[in-house]
Amino acid sequence: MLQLIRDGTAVTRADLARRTGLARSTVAQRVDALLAHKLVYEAGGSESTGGRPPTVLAFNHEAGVVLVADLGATHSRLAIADLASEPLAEVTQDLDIALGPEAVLDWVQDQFATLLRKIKRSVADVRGIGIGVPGPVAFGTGQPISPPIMPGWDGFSLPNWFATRYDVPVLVDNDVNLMALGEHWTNWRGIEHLLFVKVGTGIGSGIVAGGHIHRGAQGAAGDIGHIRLHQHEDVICRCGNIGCLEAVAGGRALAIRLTDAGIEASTSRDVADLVRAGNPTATQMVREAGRALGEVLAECVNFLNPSVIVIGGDLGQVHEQLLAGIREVTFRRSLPLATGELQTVASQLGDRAGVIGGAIMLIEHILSPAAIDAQIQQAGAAA
Amino acid sequence: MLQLIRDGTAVTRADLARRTGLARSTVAQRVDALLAHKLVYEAGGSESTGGRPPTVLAFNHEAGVVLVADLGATHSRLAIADLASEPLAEVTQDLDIALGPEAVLDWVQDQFATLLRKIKRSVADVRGIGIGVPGPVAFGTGQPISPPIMPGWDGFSLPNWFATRYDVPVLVDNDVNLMALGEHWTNWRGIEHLLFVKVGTGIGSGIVAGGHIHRGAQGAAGDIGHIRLHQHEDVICRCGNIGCLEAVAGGRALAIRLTDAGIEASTSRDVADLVRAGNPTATQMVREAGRALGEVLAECVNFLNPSVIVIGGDLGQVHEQLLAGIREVTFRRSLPLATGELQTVASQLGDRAGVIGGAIMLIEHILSPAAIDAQIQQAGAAA
DNA sequence: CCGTTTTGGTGGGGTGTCAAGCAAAAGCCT
DNA sequence: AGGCTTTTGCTTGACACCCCACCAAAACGG
Repeated sequence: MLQLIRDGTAVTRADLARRTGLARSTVAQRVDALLAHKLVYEAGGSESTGGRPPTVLAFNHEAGVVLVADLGATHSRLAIADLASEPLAEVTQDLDIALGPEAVLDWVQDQFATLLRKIKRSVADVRGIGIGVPGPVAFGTGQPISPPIMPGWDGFSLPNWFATRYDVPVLVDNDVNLMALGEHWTNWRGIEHLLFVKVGTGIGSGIVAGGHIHRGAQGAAGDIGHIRLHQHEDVICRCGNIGCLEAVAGGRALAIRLTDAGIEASTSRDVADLVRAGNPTATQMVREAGRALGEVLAECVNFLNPSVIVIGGDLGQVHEQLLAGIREVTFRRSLPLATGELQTVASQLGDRAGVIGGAIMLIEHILSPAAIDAQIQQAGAAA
Repeated sequence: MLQLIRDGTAVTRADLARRTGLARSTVAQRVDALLAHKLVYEAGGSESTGGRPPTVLAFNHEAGVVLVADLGATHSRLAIADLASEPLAEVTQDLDIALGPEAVLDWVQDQFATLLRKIKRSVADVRGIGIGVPGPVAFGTGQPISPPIMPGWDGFSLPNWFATRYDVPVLVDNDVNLMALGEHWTNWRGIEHLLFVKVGTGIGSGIVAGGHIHRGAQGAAGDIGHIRLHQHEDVICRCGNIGCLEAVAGGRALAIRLTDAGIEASTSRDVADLVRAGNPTATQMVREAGRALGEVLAECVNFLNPSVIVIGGDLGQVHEQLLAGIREVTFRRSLPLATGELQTVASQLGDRAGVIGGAIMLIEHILSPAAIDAQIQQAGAAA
C-alpha cells in the first residue's frame, strides 16, 4: 500500500501521512509492519527544519533478489537483480533457443546457481524468476504460443518447470515487452503511452498503453515485423509474404545485403559494429532501414498515438543513423496532432533492457499492494 | 460497489453474499443504502427452491436519464436514455458541424428540452450529458483538439458551456470511441481487446484495450483513415498525401467514383442505399473497398492483436459485401496466431451505436463505485 | 401439522482507522 | 544556558465497518 510511496519519491513518516491523507498513527502502524518484514529500514535522521528531525525511511533493496533470463534467438543474457532492479551479477552467452526448453533451461538453471554463489546469496533470497522469450507468450500461464523461431517450446509451461526447483513466482513474457517495460519504468514512468521498437535480427515492438503492457488476445501484440512496405515488392520474407518490414530493415536482411556487397557481416551486431566503425555502406544502409521503419511507425503512431517511441535492439544502439531515418519519415507521414508532442529516442538501457525489464516485471508483481498484504497476513497468521 | 453485480447478472441478497464473499448482514446493509437512494427496487419474490423465497432485486433504470448527442460532420443524432442505456426518445437531423459550437449546441440544447418534455421528464431527472464529436478530444477537459473538420471547435470547452445550463457531469469523446464503447459493452463485455471500425464518409477506428477505451496521448488514437495503401499512388487525399485508405475506401470517395461512372451518389448513405438496392457497380465497389480496408486492418491486427473487429458506420450497414472483402485480405496478410481466434463482425447497434455508447460512457461514470460512494456519503452528511 | 430449508433481519465481538494528546528531539530567541 | 516553538514519533480512546452467530419469516415436504 505505502509500498509505492517508498519505492519512488517519499520519504519520512510525516511525509507519508501528508501524501496519503491518512492519520499519522495509521502510517506508523503500517510502517512498523514493513519494518518487521525488513522491506524498509531506517536510514538515520536528516536535518531538521526547525523541529525534531525526521527519521528517513528507505526501501530495502537488499531484501531479496530476482533471477532474470532474457533468452534471445541465438544469444541469451542472465542476471540477478536486487529489488531496485539493479543487476548484481550478469552473464551472457551465445545460445541457440532451438535446442529446446529442457536443454536451454538446464543451462539457465545452472548459471543461476553459479551467479548466486558469485554474489554470496542463497536460494532462500530468491523472490521470483522472470523469463523473456523471443515469441508470443500466454502471460497468464507462462507458456509460449506457436512461437515461429522456438521449435519445441509451444505450450511448454516454464512455471511448472521451475516449480520443482524454486518455490517462487515465475513470470514469462515476450522479450520485447520486457524491454518496453524496462524503458518505461526506468525513464518514462509518468508517460501513459509508449512504443518500444526492437531492431535486431528481426523487428518487433512492445506496447505500453495506459501505463501497462498491452499483450493482446494471444500475446501476439506488437508484431510489426511483417507489415508490408511500399516499393519493396521484390523482397521475399521468410514468412512467405513479400515486402515485409523485417525483410527490408531487419538486421539479418542488412547483413545479407552487406555480404552481397562484399562486406563481411552475418549478424545484426556485425552490422552495428560496421556502422560504429564508420563504414559508409553500412551507415547508408541503416539510415535507409530507418526510413523503412519510419513508414511503418508512422502508421503505428496514427493508430496508437503514443507520447514516446523508444528504439532499441542491436541496431538501436547505433541510434543516430536509425533515428534520423525514422524521424524523417514519421513526421512526414503522420498527422500533425499525433506527432506534435511525439518524442523519438534511443533506448537508454541498451542490451540490458530485457533483463532489467524482467526484473521490474517481477518486482512490481512481488511488491504489489495485494502481494504485500498477503505476505503480512501470512506472517501474522503464522505467529 | 455491489453496483456492478446488480447491473449485470445478479440477483438476490443471498446471491450477492455468495458472489462477493461478504457476510449476509453486510450485504443487507449496503442494499438498504441503495434502496434508500432508489437505485434498486424489490421486484417481488421469485419461486422458492425449498425454503423461503428470495426477494429479487432489480436495478432501477428509471432512476434518472442521460442526455446524449452524437454529432457527426453533417448529421447528428440526439437521444435521451435511461440508466440501462435504453433510448427513450431520439431525434436525428442533418446539421453541419462547421456552423461552430454556439450554433450547434444551441440547437442541441433546444432539442434536449423538447425530448425531455416529450417523455415527461424534468431537468432534475438528468444525471449527465454525453457528447460525441467527429474529431480528437482531450477527454479530461472535454475540449476538441485541432479537429480537422470542425472549424471553430478547437479548444472549446463543452463542459463549461453546459455548466451554466445543467449541474451534471458532461463527458465528451470522439464519436468512434463512443461507438466502440457501445458495441463492446453491449455485445462483447467479456472481451478484453476489440477494434471498432467506422466506415462512413471517412474511416476511423476506436480501440478497446484491456477493457477500456484507448484514447492515446492527444486523443488521436485510432486514426487509420490516412494510412497509405499499396498500388493506389494515383489517389490524392484531402490530407495532402497520396494513397490514403480514406481516399480509396471512404464513403465520399466511393460516391465520387460512382458519380463519375454515371450513377448518382453524393454521400456514404447513398452508396449504402445503392448496394442495398442491388446496384452491381456499387456492390463491386464496396467489396473492393473492403479489400483495401482489409489491408490496413491486417496491420492493425498484427499490431494490436484484438479478439474482435466490429465494422460499423453507414457502409458497415451493408456488411455482407464489406466483410467479405475485409476477411479475405485480413486472413491472408496477418499472422496465423493473431487471426486464429479473430472474429470479424458487423455492428449490431447500427447507427445508434454512437448515442448508446455515449449513454454507457456516462452511466459507467455515474454509477462507478467511487461515484456511488460519494452520493451516499453526501446524502448521509446532509441528513 | 411439524420439521427442513432458504432467506431476511438484528445484536455482540473484533479489526482497522481516525482524532487527540503526550513525549522527544531538535532549532531559535532572549 | 534556559525556555519556547516546531516538528516528529508514539500511545490511547472513540468510532466505523465488517464478520459471526442467532432469531424470525416464509415457503416446501412428508
